[in-house]
Amino acid sequence: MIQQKIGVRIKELRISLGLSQEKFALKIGMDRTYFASVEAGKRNISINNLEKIINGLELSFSDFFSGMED
Amino acid sequence: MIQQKIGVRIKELRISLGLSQEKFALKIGMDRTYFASVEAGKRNISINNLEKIINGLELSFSDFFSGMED
DNA sequence: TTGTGACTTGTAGTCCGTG
DNA sequence: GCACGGACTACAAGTCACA
Repeated sequence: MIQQKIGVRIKELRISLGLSQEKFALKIGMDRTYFASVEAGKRNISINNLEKIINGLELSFSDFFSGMED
Repeated sequence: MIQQKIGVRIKELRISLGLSQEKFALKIGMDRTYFASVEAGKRNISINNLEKIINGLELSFSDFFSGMED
């Protein structure tokens, strides 16, 4: 399931930035509990919200997905 | 807006496969009119539906986004 | 063959908490 | 700092008639 792989990828990148879920969610203007469920792979996120996250991780879509484990 | 860039990218790839919107939508099990609106960049598509489309285009997420114009 | 407006239903997404 | 839940509201999913 793609949403789970995305969650894993987001988590590893957020941690590498040294930010908590809460701080990161705040930074990108997203609800803390919703962001947590995305990271847990439980949400079928929309592309606009995924863009918010990827921007917050300071990556391009291409880089985000090219580094994703399959 | 990311959804518009995605629509453009999908359209160019679908055409390169030589398929109509209808045939492609049928192939991936998606409603034709819904697919048309995604191609037109009018829908904030979810990651699971985008996955269906990208699979139908026979590409990886990475390749899909690496070829996207910005 | 494709574009679009209108509509209903399911779930994305928000906000309040808890251990 | 994180996982989880309840109760909401907003919006994506999915379908149709018609151009």
